[in-house]
Amino acid sequence: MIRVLLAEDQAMVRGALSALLNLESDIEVLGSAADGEAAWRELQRLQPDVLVTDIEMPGLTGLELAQRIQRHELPMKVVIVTTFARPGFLRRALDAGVSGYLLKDAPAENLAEALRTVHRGGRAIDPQLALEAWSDADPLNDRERQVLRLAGEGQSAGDIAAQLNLSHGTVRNYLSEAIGKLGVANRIEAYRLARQKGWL
Amino acid sequence: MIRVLLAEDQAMVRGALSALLNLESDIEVLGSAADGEAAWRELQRLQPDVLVTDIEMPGLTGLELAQRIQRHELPMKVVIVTTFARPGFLRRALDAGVSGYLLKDAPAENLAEALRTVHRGGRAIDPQLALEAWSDADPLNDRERQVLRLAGEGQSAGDIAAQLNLSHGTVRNYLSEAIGKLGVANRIEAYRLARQKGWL
DNA sequence: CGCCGCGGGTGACGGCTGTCATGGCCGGTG
DNA sequence: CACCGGCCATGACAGCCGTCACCCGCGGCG
Repeated sequence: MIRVLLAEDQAMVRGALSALLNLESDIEVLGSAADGEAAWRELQRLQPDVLVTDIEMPGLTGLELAQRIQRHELPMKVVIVTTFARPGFLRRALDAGVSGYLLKDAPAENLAEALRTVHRGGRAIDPQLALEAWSDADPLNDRERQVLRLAGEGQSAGDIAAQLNLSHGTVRNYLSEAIGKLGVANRIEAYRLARQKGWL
Repeated sequence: MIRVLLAEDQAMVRGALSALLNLESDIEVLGSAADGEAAWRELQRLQPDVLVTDIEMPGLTGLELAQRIQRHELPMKVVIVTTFARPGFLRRALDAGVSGYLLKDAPAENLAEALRTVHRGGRAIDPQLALEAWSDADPLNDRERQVLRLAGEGQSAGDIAAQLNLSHGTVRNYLSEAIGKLGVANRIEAYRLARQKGWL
């Protein structure tokens, strides 16, 4: 029997996935959580074999949750189930020691199968995403990421400078470098590209 | 027996919702489709009582699908199930004659209950969203929407002008008006706000 | 008819952006 | 020690952005 905890913020999807997994005779859904912090509490209480988690959740993300499990050396596997086919996300997930990374685009049957594979000690990584993950690395450094994130919210160089205690010229230099590294024409495109790649 | 067709692009969610609905003894899932065009074909073949559809799908969106059903006066109810709590979306959905509009944030049990309500001839609209929908209307006109959409992709006034056969000054005027109407500081914030409200 | 409102355009102004060259200040490393 | 590379700053310049006042042409409408 594979004992599973489910973390997913959208209640309807959470309920539906739970129904789906409970159809399998060798899988038992112990419980579910609507955000990262709740999942962290439930996980210690229920001691599941496998945690199935989304990435984008309020408070603590699925990636941060996986990191925390790794740091505390808790004896359970983690499987990420997400909408986002972003190489950067998979990369961070693998760094956090997860055993599975599936896309919600994948057929529903894959999920139960992936849980069995992982429970046996194997890995279940979306194959085409695995290729991309190591192909192009994040070229941005911390400052560039930081500045780009704020620029993407519509803030001007001056606003950003004030927030980070930098000069407004320096902020523009960082933005210029990020734009150059990403090979795009302006901050908006740079933000979109970096976001899509999972680098923010 | 309520005969249902399911349209949802994410395979895993589609399978999970299908499993969820099939647990109900008075509901039968006739089939499912991964995009709007496929749903349109299946819907004519299977003649379901209710179509349950997502909004964001490749090709034809759920909103466009609902409009098409309305135009052809097909004898079926439509229930939208979506991630997006955007007043503008609900508004357009109601204009397209849908009977239900649920958020994926809502508890899973709501879905079956909503289907029963709708099948009985009632409406199932997310209550707090219904309030917002009529509170603030979209202040943008067609041109402003068009220009803002392109600006949000990182295109310059010149690029946009070329695409729409306008002068580059006119594009800037439209952007300026949109920024003013939305009460924000620049095109990036204008785009984000309009998008969040469901006006794009 | 005159008069509006609306879609589109022009030109000018100040401020912001993106680029580049240059320089100072560390903290390694040979 | 000298040297380099990362980090931060400055200043200059061209070009783009956001705003405003004003213009034209056209369809409706009293």
